[in-house]
Amino acid sequence: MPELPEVETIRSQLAERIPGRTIARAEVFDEKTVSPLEPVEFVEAVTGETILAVQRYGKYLELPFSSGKAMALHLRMTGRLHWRPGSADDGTRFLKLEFAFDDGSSLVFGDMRRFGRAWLLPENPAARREYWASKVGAEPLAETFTAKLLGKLLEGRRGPIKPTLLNQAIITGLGNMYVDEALFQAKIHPLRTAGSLTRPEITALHRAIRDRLRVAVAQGGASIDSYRDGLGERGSMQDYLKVHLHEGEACPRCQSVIVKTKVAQRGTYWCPSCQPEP
DNA sequence: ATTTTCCCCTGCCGGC
DNA sequence: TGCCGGCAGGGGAAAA
Repeated sequence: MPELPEVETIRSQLAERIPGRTIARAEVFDEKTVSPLEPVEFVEAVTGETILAVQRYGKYLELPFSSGKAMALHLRMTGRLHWRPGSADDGTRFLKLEFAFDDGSSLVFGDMRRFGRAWLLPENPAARREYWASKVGAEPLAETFTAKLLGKLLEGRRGPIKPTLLNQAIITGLGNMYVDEALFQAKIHPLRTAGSLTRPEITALHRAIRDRLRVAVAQGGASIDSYRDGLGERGSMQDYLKVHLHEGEACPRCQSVIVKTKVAQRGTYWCPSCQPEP
């Protein structure tokens, strides 16, 4: 499932390739992908636009156009966004959108489960900033994301730490997989009350979140399911996961058996020895 | 205000 | 072998 490292991998690959290109032709193959806009409205809005950059806000992508307009995309569970040097007709499954550039290359958006979306953003810069501010919280890889800030964000929160970390309005970009990995590395049980973490625990969690995300970006994301990068290739972070999907296996730190439970309706992997019950 | 539940969607997997 | 229920989890709306 695409989380911050997966979306960042796609962003950086696309950022090297599509800025400066103009959308000569756009096609919508599934109207749900651009809902509530009508496909014809969406196509009309993006056709002829030149892409300025590829930006990421949490798990969202923004493609600002030189006209001042901008498009946003979210892959949700199974979405894929691939750049192709030639025509898109190369067997991409579950094709939802196609953007054909004026130089013959193309950007295709595929999604097996129809959760992914593309939509248009406010043209006014202030309104657009306001829009993103309402969607996403602190960026965990930003320089401004310090242990002190993390402590402040968790302060007074009565919910368990895992769903708190999954709340995109607080910290943006973490999903089920990297929360499990970060909590394991920081030796914190997923059901600990968020506001109850001690100062050393907050420091450890801050370090763990950034470390796991950085390693995952360096590995090009985790292809545990349908994820592929911006060029259609697999990532390798799945080989470096320590607890996620490792139920019944030995903890790499203490050899205890990794367990899987349900926390906030999410499958949760943790080490009962390294991450003691609250 | 914050936290929890439900929903969407379809490939996959285990059980019978 | 084949059918089928349950699972997976992103975000957002709705409910608590």
